[in-house]
Amino acid sequence: MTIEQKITEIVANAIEKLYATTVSVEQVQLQTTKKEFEGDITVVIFPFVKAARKSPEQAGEEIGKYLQEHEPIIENFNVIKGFLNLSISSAYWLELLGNINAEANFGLKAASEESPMVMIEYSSPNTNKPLHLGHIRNNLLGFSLGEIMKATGNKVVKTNIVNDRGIHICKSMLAWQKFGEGETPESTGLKGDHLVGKYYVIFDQKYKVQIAELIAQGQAEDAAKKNAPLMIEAQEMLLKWEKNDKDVVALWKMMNQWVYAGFDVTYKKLGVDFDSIYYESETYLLGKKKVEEGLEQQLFYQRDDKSVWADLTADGLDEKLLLRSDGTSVYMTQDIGTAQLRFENYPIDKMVYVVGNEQNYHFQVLSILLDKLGFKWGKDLFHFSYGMVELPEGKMKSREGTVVDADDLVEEMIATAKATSDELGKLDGYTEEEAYNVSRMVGLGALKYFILKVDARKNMTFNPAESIDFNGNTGPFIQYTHARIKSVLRKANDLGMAIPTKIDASITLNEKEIGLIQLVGKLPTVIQQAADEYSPSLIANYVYDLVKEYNQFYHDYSILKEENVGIKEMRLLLSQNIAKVIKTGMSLLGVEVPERM
RNA sequence: GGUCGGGUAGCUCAGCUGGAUAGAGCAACAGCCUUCUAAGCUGUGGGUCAUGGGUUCGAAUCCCAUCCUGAUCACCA
Repeated sequence: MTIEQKITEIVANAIEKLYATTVSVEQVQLQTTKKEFEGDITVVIFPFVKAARKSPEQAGEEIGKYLQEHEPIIENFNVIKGFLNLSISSAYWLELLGNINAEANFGLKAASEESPMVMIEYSSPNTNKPLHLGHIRNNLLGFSLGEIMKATGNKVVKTNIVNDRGIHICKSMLAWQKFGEGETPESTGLKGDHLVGKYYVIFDQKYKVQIAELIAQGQAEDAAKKNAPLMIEAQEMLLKWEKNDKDVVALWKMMNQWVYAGFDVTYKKLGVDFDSIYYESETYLLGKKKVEEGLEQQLFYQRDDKSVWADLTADGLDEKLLLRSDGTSVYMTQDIGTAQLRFENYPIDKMVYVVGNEQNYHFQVLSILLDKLGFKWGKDLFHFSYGMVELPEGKMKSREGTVVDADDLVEEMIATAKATSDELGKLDGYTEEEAYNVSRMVGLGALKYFILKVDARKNMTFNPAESIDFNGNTGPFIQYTHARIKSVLRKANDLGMAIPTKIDASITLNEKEIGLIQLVGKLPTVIQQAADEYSPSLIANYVYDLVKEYNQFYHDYSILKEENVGIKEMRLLLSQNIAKVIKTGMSLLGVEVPERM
């Protein structure tokens, strides 16, 4: 039982006894007592003044007095305005600390056979260019969400949908075929995704030249775009692909393999992974079939030009195209097919899509369409929508070359971490491999934490310079604190001190220690809340609070040099559990914490 | 124009199921290394919580209106 539950229970009980009324759990509002006041936990009295028929002050006094007399854990109290501040006995806090320590997986719930299954789709790359900063936010959010759902007792399937077909894929294929001169990742030393991305850019450059030529010959811009030979060739290639043309398909397979190999490297570096991967090339036909079935059932309608539409005006939305007049599928069609296949493959209870907020409308529509098609899970699919990542200079535009490449960024973060460490002499005496490993954890930790601490819904500004700042609310600051705690524990061990599992209840705790135990004890509540609200940032900011508190404590009080053995042991036990909570919290964000740094 | 987000310190962000004097970090300034890791700690200055109304014992938080800003409303994905 957490401290909040315990206090809620005894307060409710006290009020029922005193005022002969029933009290619901929601009525008992608790908060951590503000620093300026005496006490640990504060009860808001206002909700009870009616039942008490007394002033808030009087009621507070009465309740406080009752608690102090009847509940051994309440040592003292004071009332300020409508707030009853309770001081909890040290013995209770020490017991709580002992209980936390006894739980190896404190805060985490394991999934059981009956646990609901949550499928989380994230990443969703296109196979015509490498991953960029926006994908990084997506990947980190998706992975973290998966960890959080797991930690709250769900079975989690992480999935990816690879957008591997369409005209954009043909563009890079065509450019490679025409201008590539047989280049391969091996021959160039380029990562496969970067090589393919290079040809996507080349296509665009050559295409622009052709458009300019046609315009110079007197064509209108729109016409020029359609008539440029490269575009016509790309479309022909797409048609061939759809007809399963042997050569085109072979080229497509080869280039996609290059890209997948490149993506794998990036994913691995980022520390994200997937339990199952779906490809649009394998699901779009299924979606088409489903739409045709819907058409037969008159859920949709066909226009004169043979295109198929869903009329969603009854749902307050527009009409939505599902099949083009030439019978080919659109994005929505593919998502219907993918969803269906997934639900055939897994007993999914909840589907979560981690996709940027520019697709809010798409998922609103998808939900309704799936529902219309008779999939009962359609209605409760959850679109985890996140905002754009902008740079201090402004928006990222691939055409203007302001895109931050994911691989470059990761390398840059690690290199900066390395440089800073070297400058401070932090990694002296480490082997090269150890030093690199710490730099890797710190550089990635900086990046991941910086992105995950921000509320996902918001557009955010990613400032590379600031993100690598090792002060303040940053990953490295948290990692550093963890490493320092571990260092203290190692020294205690060297001194032959065993850290006890329980502390003698006669010890008196100071304010900071109580505050820390209270914070540590909140972990399970915070994780649950993060899961309920789909909010990794909640965890990030909680861990930061704890770390900040600990750092102050660390500077104000000695641990190893404390003379009172009982207090020293208690502080070691407390430190050990704080390290445990930091590690747990950070692992939910996919951030590693080094033992030393 | 319709729909959906966002607007809190110079900057980046917490706080939002209503609670005490709105919090951190960065930047600026002033201190603290013979001390368990100074990638740290302490202090100072910095706010009409976009604006106006409403709900009530109490509003950054809930409701309404307005303004600013972003996304979206494609036979693109």
